[in-house]
Amino acid sequence: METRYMEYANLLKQKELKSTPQRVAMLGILDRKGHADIDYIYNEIKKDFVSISLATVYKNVNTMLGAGIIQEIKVPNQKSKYEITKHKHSHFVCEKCGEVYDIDVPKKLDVELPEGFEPKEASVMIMGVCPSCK
Amino acid sequence: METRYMEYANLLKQKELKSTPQRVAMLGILDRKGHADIDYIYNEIKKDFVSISLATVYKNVNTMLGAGIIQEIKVPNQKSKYEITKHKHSHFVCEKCGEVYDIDVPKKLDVELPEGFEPKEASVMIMGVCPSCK
DNA sequence: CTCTATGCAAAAACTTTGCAGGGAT
DNA sequence: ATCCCTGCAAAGTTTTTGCATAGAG
Repeated sequence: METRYMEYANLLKQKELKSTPQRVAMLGILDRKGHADIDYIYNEIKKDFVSISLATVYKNVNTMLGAGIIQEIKVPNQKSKYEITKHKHSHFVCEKCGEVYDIDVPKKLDVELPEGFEPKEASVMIMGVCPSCK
Repeated sequence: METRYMEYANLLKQKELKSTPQRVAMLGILDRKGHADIDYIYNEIKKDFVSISLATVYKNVNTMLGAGIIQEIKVPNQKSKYEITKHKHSHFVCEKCGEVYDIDVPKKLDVELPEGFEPKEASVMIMGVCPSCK
């Protein structure tokens, strides 16, 4: 849909990055899939950009990571996945199919840190079995 | 110390793995350092086993991971680190120096999962600044 | 028009594999 | 004696880089 296209374009421009069709397509793929690894993005985008280079996908992932437009999720037993940066949330990872699901962080988790540790960010990851795999 | 050496040897035997000097040394390095990546292990162990192969380090890491003797910690912005498997705990990662610290999980964190999701394991990672970097 | 992004190819970085000899049980 | 482990070299994977051309602002 056109609206979405504009959203991605503006998102890029806000971060002082050029809005290219390839980047917009990558964001579209991430938005639709939720969480995707490099190979997924590459295979999807090839459907529309037949001659796109894997190097371009890597470069854009790194560029958009640097700009904070997307984020990396390091998942146990699989390659890193990427998602569009959104409000703070946690992840549920299915240990059967590898799918990643967003879950809401319930509340500030009260962790007792030793003296001198200054927390900035907390992330919770829950491993388990998802509905489709049960 | 001999005691430690025996511990590692027994640990390996319990898991039906052969106790070799290289493996024992790797466990010693992990025990002393707490959390180390492949390169750290390799560089440390080379001090005692001058001709050890990087391939052996990889093989042993994978073997001991498979046996559950050690665990992989996927850290943001750096290579995976490994630690000897111990009681359940969480990690604090310093975003300045990259050091990983063990912290105690305070209590069962009550996360509300949607219908059909079956949680098995939860892990908490806190990013921030450690005492030495402040 | 200027400067960044793309595509391609090559290089670098990282990890695994195959095999012969050595070592643990 | 058997079978696993080690070290070496080679192969496989994954990611980055350099450069010429194309494209965005």
